[in-house]
Amino acid sequence: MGRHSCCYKQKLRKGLWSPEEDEKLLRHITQYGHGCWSSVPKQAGLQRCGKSCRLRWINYLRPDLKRGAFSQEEEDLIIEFHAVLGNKWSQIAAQLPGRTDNEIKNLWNSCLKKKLRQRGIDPVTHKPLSEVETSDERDATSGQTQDKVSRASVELLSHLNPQISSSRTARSSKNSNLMAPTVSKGTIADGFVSNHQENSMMNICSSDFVDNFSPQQLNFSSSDSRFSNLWFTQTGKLLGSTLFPDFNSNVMSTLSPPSTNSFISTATMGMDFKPSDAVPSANSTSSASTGTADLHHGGSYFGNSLVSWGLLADCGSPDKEGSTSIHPSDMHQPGDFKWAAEYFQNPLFMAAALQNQAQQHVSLYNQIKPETQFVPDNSSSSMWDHLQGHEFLDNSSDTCVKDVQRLTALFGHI
DNA sequence: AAAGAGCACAACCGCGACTTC
DNA sequence: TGAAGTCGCGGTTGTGCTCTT
Repeated sequence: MGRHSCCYKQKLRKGLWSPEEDEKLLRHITQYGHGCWSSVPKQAGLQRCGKSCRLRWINYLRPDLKRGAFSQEEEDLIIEFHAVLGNKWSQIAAQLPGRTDNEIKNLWNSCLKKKLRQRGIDPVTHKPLSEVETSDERDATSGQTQDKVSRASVELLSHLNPQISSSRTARSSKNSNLMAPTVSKGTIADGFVSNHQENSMMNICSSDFVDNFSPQQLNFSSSDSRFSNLWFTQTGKLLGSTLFPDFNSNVMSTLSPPSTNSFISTATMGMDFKPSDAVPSANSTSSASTGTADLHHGGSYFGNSLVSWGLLADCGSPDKEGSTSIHPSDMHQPGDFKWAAEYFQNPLFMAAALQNQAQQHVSLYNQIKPETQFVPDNSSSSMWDHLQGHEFLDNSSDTCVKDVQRLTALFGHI
């Protein structure tokens, strides 16, 4: 394997792209989509390898790319995400619409690392430099201090969502829809969710609520797009829905007090931050201290990691760009799920991604692939609109059962 | 004014994972 | 089942601009 075979071929241009090449590539992809990257240069009349074309498109030509300098809020977010994800640039980039992994990586290496050091923070561990130096002395023999925290964090996150365990694995989602339902198969719960934690989830879900949901009843599978957005515990209890943020925020927030020992329930409570509570407007990002929740997990992985739920919630401001809806029944093909899967691969941030960024991506998706517009299905739009409305789920736990039954009916309807 | 150091950014490289045949 | 092809990630290098001496 290794190096792409096309790279060995002669007569392929390398180096900077000319405006003519850019135009050719842009025109080709706008018209036909990229399809198989290795065939793009030939079809577009370019003397480049497919990899080069792909990179140029992703890092420079994509129409949704933001231009210009990073804002202070973006920089803060990158630092916070880096503390959790480490050098997983593509995952960090997925949380910052319009920014590429390459761009973020360059910013980090050229600027943010320095800024952190100036603030007395080690850019690798995100701990105070003095503390790191001390631990380095202790750990001098192993040489394993580097990236320990971030790797541990990723490992923890990988338990939450198997897609994060390997970005390679996550990429396989292009043919397998969202992987969330694998939770029910024990992937997340295995060895991670303690009885206490699962009890917390049981608290989250009232007994009636749980009783009304079993995997058998729902008969969901990862190949069934209608149910691929529901999150379940190992025993089939419903944790939430990535397609219905209101379902998460309303159901979850009303049923469980925060559990200081349960990462999942803490994270879930994070969803309880509503944009309207945390920030004054959709576009003005709150300060990093607004609505922060210390994701402390037994004094280990997240001891030093502050994730600003206020910021995340801000990203999740609903209806920021109108009322475009994605109808689940419109998402027939695995490819249709690709963008969404990449967005929702991180359960910590999926709520934020859902409420706002997904809508941006619908717009983008429609720009790029106008032939496959997401158009609300008229036949069920009233149900869908109703679902989107806050009246669909009220804040009473007693009505959750009814809400779930209505949700079930809706799925059946769809 | 010129040289070179520093910097930011774009692009390339090597690799692992996955898919296809 | 394994080789070949493909994709995409993270690390590294190249290039051009700006600043400093």
